[in-house]
Amino acid sequence: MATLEITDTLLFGHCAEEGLVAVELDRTKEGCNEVVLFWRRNAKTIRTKELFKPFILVESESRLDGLKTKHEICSLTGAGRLRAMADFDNWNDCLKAKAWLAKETGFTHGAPMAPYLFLNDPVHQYLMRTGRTLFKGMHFEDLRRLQVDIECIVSEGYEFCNAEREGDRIVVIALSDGAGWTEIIGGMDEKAMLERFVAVVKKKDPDVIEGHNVFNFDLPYLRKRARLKKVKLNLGRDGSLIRARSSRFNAAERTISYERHEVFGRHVVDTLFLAQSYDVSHRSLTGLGLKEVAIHFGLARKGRVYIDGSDIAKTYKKDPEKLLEYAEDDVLETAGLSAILSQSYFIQAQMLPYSYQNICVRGNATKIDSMMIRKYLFEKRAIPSPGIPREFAGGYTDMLYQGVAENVHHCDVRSLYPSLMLTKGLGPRKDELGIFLKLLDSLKSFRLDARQKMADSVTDAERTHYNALQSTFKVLINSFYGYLGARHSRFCDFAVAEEITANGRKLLKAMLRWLEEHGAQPIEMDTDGIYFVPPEFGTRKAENDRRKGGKVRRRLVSGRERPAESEELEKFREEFAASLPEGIDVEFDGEYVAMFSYKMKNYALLDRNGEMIIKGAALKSRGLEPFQREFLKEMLRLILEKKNAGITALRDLFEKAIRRQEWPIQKLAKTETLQDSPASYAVKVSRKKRGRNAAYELALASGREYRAGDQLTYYVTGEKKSVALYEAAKLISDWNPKKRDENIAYYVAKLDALYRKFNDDQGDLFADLKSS
DNA sequence: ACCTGTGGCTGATCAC
DNA sequence: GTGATCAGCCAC
Repeated sequence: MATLEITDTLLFGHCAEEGLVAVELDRTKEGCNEVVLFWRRNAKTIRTKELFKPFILVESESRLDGLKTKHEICSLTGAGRLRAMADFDNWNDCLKAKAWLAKETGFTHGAPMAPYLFLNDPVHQYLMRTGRTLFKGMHFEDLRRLQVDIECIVSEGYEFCNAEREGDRIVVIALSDGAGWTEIIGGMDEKAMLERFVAVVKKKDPDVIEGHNVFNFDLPYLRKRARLKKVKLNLGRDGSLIRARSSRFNAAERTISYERHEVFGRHVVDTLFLAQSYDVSHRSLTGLGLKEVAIHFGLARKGRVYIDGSDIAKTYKKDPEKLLEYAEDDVLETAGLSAILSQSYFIQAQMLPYSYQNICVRGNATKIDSMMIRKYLFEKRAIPSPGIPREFAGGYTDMLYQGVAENVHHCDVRSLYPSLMLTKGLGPRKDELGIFLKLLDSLKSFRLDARQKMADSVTDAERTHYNALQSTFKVLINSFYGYLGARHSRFCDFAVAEEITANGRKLLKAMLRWLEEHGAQPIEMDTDGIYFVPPEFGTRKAENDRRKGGKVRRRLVSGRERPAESEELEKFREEFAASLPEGIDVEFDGEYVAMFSYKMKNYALLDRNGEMIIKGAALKSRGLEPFQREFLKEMLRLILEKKNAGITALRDLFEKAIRRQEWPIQKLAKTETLQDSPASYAVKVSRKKRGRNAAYELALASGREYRAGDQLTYYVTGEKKSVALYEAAKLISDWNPKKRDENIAYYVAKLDALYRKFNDDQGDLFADLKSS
């Protein structure tokens, strides 16, 4: 199987040397003037050392006048704000200079308008300047991976694990290598288990340590128990201890506080983060727990579906063997999950000047930034500052018809923003080398190539490889527009970002007009795609309409398709495609038996196989209780299948279940993610910066440490249907099935409100055209 | 210390 | 009660 063509230095860096698996700053040396490089050679890991020259970019050579720390300065050409680069002998000197600059200029190094640029990560600096990247010439299988999963028991009478508590302990440490090997450490003294764990890590010598929620659970727990049992977790390739520090991970609107763990010479990857990132683009996961994600990817093994802390203790007491099996299932699922989700990051690591661990937690705009800066520094060119951020208009969204329509087609513009950028030459004006669009163009060609190779693939392994390649490129390609509008991108350009969206809006409106003028009825559109009912082909009325070229108001609920239609439909599509500008490709990527258009960005589709697709926060948000989601789903199906009469019966069925308390509480419970830490919530509430919220109040009252990104599941108690949630909410873990106390009136009222939202007094479901 | 963007819908709280 | 505001989630 072919690996990447690495001749494109813009994408892969200017050094083609193969087999690098890790880079670390050597902190044992005085001043830290060397890096340690780990290489894969003939299936062995070897290490080399190199001198390391860190740098800081500044406005001008005179900016460092007065700095006592030894440095060499050279100028960079071009109009960018940072026109000089200072080299230092070692990392400590570089840190001193950074501190001096912060004091002198009054800007911390992260500030966008700071008159200097210091890259905080020595490995990033090293890779940036040398043009090296990790994993070149390697296959994913060449990477040595080790999955970890631990099981703990909770002391009697407690709900949650607490590594500091005497009665709590680790009972299983499950390990696997993703290639069939496993070792399940259990059935022995905890200290012996921890020692065995360290020994296995040394023996297997992995490049990557993986696990689901390892950062916030397994690794902190292991560290605490190791400290208690006086075992050294010296997992580093130089024998150093695993280290931790607080950090944050972002995936779209989600921010997760976590304990970042570092192991010298290795990478630590949390599949929970990979799942979070996956969910941002796919929105298809029911939850983010290992089991739920494993089920989604068809990896779930026999094991349990769910056990909480006290169940583990019980299982352990009754049947310790069972727990070993559970743990093995978990670690194997983690291995499978990682094999699916981390391929793309492996490929990115071959391109970008970041450690693999960082590739897995960094955002896409930052990654594009690193490619831009790498090339500019290589060409000894000045680097611009981001400039003052401003808002700009985005995509065009509208809904022209509310209600049920039949025979709905979808079209969308293939890669709308990237296409506009390339065809109209819309790149950042600060980019004097013009590499932004070149990068985009290269990525596009690489992707087309990978897609072709995927289509030509003979084996599954080949197909998987090329699919990973093409999807990686796709993700990066789609980030280029976002990069332009991102406040922290060195080459951001809000005016150009605005021009791109303005062109997009214009194009979508032109498409809309064409569809209307040719007898189609547009229903809903968003940024780059339109749902519409095609014209009724073959009828005299449609012919007339088309000849007149005028607007047609037609019945959306039409008769069956005629066989002769396909030819006309084909012609219609060709003419539509031909009406678009050069370089803009329209794709007809969906035909549906019925569509229920509810509100902008909110609709349901029914395809020929009876499959339903639901979109929109109003129809499928995780913020809704499961029973509401279920009711919506079943109601939407009735609506799409024109069985509206059944909705009232459905409502009654649900109401009965609530009143008779037939469901497990999970169905009524709501899961919320804390975006903030409970402490900072409390501060905001006390300063009246925000109102009270049930999830945070429960977090504060629980006595357990919660942090931003943690989820809580709660239900509502009480008698009256209107209650203050922040007072009436109760954690699901406190639910007692023998003494049910859910607020029946509240839940019935919720169901009723939902029912009425879609069924007005007349009982017709938005059957009229909303506007034209 | 970390960070791609805009647009839209909804429920909960709170001031009026 | 009503409107404003915010947080959370989602589409693209």
